[in-house]
Amino acid sequence: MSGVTITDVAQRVGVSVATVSRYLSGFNVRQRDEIENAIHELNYRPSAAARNLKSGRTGTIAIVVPDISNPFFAAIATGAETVAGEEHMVMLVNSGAIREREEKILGELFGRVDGVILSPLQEDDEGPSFFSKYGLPIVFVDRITADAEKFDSVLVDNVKGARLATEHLIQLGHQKIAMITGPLHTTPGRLRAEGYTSALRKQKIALQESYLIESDFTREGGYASMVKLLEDPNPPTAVITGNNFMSIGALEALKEKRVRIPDDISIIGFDDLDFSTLIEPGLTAVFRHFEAQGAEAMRILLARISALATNTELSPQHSVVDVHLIERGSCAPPTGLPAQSKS
Amino acid sequence: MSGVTITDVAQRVGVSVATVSRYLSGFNVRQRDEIENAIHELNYRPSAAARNLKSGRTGTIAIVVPDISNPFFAAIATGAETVAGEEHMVMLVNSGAIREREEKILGELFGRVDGVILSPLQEDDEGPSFFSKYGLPIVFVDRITADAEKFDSVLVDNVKGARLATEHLIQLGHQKIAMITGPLHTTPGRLRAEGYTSALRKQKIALQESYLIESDFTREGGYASMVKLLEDPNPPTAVITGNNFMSIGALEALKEKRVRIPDDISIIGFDDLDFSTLIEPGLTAVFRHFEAQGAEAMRILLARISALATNTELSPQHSVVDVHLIERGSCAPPTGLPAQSKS
DNA sequence: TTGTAGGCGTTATCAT
DNA sequence: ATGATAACGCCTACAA
Repeated sequence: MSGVTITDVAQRVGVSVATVSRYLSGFNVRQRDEIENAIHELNYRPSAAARNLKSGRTGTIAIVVPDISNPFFAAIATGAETVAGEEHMVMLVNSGAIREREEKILGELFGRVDGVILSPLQEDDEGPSFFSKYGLPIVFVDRITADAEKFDSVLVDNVKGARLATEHLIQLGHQKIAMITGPLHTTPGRLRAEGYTSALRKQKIALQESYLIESDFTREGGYASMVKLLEDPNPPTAVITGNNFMSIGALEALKEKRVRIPDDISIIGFDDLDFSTLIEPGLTAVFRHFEAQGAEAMRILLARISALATNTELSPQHSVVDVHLIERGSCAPPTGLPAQSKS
Repeated sequence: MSGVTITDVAQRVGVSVATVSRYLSGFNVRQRDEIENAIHELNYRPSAAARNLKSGRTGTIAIVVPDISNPFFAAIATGAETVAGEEHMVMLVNSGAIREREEKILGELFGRVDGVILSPLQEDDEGPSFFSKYGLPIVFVDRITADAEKFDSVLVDNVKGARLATEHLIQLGHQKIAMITGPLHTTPGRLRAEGYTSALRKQKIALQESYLIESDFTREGGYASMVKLLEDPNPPTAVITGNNFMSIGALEALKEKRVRIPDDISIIGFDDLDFSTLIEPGLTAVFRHFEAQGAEAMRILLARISALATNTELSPQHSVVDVHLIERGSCAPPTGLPAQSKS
């Protein structure tokens, strides 16, 4: 630390620390100019740590996400920032999809932030929600834990999104529809798979085991999954990818294998790609407003914080963000893959 | 806050706070089991604020960047994380390219972090570097301030990158080469323009004013700049875009105006796009290793922190990351734009 | 308006 | 091994 404290400033000017403190808080003080000078000359900066300790408030909100490099999570943060206002600084922390790290981070955050917006790594983990009992307001976003009904949350309508995609393909005439979803122990992984299977069921299309692939939300996972589907003895005529990264990976695989879109295979991505306009054909996608989700989470968190401060009762908020399908050029009626195009 | 403190735990067990504190620090204590139980039952969590205040250490590093949604800066953060180790939690804060926010953030960070990795908004601003005199170690990354020679920094070889791009185009036979760069008050904006002009100079190609466009590192800026170039009465046959977002915008403009790449115009991007493989033709680009830059910055910062702790002298480190050109399909010898293709 | 002093939750020093 | 206690830097009654 700097070493220079409020006491140094006070001594320099010849007043008490209280006076300096008052000046800092905007009160009217006789020697305000002298104090200001002293502060500049000494390079004095109030210690946030000491302030936090004294006030109990930190003016900071942390957003903890599994993958900081995913534009979706970055957008959550920027959305949250728009709502945070002057009172709160928001900082983004990466759990890197490692559970021990998430746990450690939450622990270290305690006493450092006024609240947390969290995208928990696993549904079957009480750690994060338990954490809120430690007195720290927490809002789940994009993902929840099993006991999340007792906590605030903002989810997207995953089931509807996957269903929209599936039904769109069915309406085009597809019967052999595959889905590359994320880990089933995550909320979006599970619910998107659910939307897919429920749509098939409703249309009386039997679910083929090999068409539902549980991957990992990464580009590499999307690539590998798509390769696997292409190698299927009875390959699908359409594929739904469970998130943006997996869409990219899947598209890479298709390009590499020279499978034409949508002639040979149709594809729909869950989540739009921000360069959709640059690829040919454009990717039909399930769209949700990223920033809106972050903004909503922050709104709920701030409400929760002030409820806590004023000791007001406030039942858990469960916000669900709507989705819709954006049609571009990546879907067409099925014509069948060139049989066994693999060597 | 939780309200439950170390005192509560101590009372519950019937020991002194000192004993509980010792247990927390890993010392051997007689009633360790009882203490552990009490901690669990009471949901006790040590307050980071109090610890910070007492120890002067926070175990936290902040990375402050102008645009959290730019994959480059996200990569800086993940790169830094790989080096941070167990001792330090890293958090990302978005200045949003707003100077007042950057200033406020730096102020609030004081006393909350052990060091800062910063991408400052403007070169002509002493605020950030001055900040380090407040006692907080700071490492500049990607951008520096005017007085930065006195501080640690990690830059990419911007001049070389822009020169490589320019020379590549010249070698292909281009004479009418344009550059869309970022704000000239930022380091990359300025130096990339410099590399471009110096390469032209060396090859005795006169710089045409209208070919050097100062834009703003955004997609919209890239788009608008490219449109402007296309509308030039004497349009360029090749364009270099100054960052990833502007590349996307420029490509959008070209696609929209049906200008063919590389037949009608050649284009090189500064910074690779992570979906380069998906667009046709692939974008020739100046490549630099994002994560390596973040990792290097963290390495230097940690060294600085420990030098400060041990009172060791350590002269400012200036690390420059190398770049190279990745050739894909977006460049070809000039054939001239279809004259005045604009309506 | 100003100063004094107690306390925020922890850790570290000193005895015991 | 344990307890009492003094800091850490700041804020805020309470007094003056």
